[in-house]
Amino acid sequence: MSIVDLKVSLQQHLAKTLQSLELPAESIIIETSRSAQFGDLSSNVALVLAREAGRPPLELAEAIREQLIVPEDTCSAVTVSKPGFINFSISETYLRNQISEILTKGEDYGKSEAGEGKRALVEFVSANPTGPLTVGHGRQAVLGDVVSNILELHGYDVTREYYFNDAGRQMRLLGESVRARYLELLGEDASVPEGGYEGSYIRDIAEQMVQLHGDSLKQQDDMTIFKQTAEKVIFSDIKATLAKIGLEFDNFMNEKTFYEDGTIDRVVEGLREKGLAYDKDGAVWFKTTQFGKDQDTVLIKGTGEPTYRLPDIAYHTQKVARGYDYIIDIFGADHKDTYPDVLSALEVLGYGTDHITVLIHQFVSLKESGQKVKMSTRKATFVTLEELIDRVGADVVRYFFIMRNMHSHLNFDLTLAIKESDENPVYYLQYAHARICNILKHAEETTELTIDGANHTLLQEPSEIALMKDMIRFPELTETALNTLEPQGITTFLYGLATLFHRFYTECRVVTDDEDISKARLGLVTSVKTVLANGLTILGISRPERM
RNA sequence: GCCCCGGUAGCUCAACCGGACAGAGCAUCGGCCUUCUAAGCCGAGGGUUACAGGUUCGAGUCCUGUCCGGGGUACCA
Repeated sequence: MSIVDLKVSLQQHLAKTLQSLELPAESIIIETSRSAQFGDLSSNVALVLAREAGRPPLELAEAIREQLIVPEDTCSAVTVSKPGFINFSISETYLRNQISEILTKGEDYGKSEAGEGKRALVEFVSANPTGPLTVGHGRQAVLGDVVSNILELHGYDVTREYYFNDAGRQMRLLGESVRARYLELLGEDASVPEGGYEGSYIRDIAEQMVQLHGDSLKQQDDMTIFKQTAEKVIFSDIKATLAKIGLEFDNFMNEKTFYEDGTIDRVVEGLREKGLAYDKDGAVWFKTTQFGKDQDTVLIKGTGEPTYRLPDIAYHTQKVARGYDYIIDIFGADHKDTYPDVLSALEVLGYGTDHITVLIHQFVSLKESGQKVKMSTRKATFVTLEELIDRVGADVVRYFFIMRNMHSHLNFDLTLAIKESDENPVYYLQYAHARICNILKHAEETTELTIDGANHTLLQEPSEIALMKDMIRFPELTETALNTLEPQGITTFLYGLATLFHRFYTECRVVTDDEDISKARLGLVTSVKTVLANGLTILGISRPERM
């Protein structure tokens, strides 16, 4: 029985007791105790129900405790404390069984079948191919990948999807910028257009084109070749960067598809039929005021060119039509105001949106030596993700981005990140894993000991008990991660587990002359290694066997 | 102006549907390597959780207002 099941079981026992006391048994909360003096698990039911019961919380808690029957193989003691908490102590039998359970399950420990047979789509990064990925994109890349890992852990069949737009104004500007550099290289008088792209990579692309085509494109006024070459080069660069942090997309969806297959037209027609799209001032508008917005929104500009919102809607109708059980969109804070329009349109057009979850993360603000830098792809004032990975390594980058809450702004000081990469917390986790591997190696090389038939009752030291009590929380954390889609809890947990391991390591020697204790500790240490490894796998961070 | 997210130790961040004394790392100071890895361990100092009210047994967490930072409010993406 995992800790999750144990809590459910305690809830049920509490519910029975409450019923016998003629009290409502809904919403009973069992939480992990903050401090050992309050047992391992605790419930606040008595505090919550005191008013209704017309009795002081402490007295009610005591009454509940007297009536409560808990299975002895899981709970060794039930106590009542201060304001009226009911505290449960986990039995040693239960802890011991958990070690065996972890060892048996191995890499399956922490998994569930919540998403078995279900398909999920996670859309993220989705940066247009106008320049290299920046540190800002890195946050979303890592977040999306870890969210996908969490879904996979619970049995979902996950598709990682990258959506890009190569038909709009930005891509046209990109083409023009490349053409300008191309002409420049040929000694012509040309300059990057207003609002165009100024990064040095544009010149690199232009150089490639000179090598490939010579001056044969000099008279070329059609931007297509410049645009297409730029897109190709930049995309291969983007994919290479993503590969460096261990991220591979299953699908790249192109906006163009939705023009070609008529989805765009169908969306506009559909909205017109519902009376939610209309013509004004030469443009086509979406009546977003119907959904509580201050203003209506333009779908197709006077120039005949759609705004990005229209293909976005079209893309999402197609996403829903593909029949996924769970759709997750990950956007930066700049989309906060636009995705509700997409969802409104979907509903109007008869597509369900209940299975769509939108995760919005705040931006990364970049600092260099304490100075704030405004990131802009166009102005080329950005630090590329690739540069960062090359400087500090993929594991540090991944950890750096997921140890923070996605709703908080992330202050990223590049100078500091490079300087501090040597003491990055990720090494602390990996070091715990490597240390365990080393112990196991040592045991294998110098003894005949195995973990078979180990007697885990011998694990009595406080640092051993603390370690066991902490590691068994893992399944609960992976479950929470699935519900919240926030990877951070796993990061925090792993850090705490590593701390308890390091403490254990300094206090207890694993391989000693006492074979029984050695076997028991080898079992303990192996189970800790399993939990650390499983957690790091979710985060996409490597699990070094030596450091 | 209006809408959304945030404000926690000097710095970067935690804190499980509201719970018990707000925790780590870095930085500062002091200890610990003849024994499986010192990328480690132990200890000290450091806080009116931006501010003011409110809700209740209990608020960093929920509500209202103010201040500060970021984002949105484009026929830009």
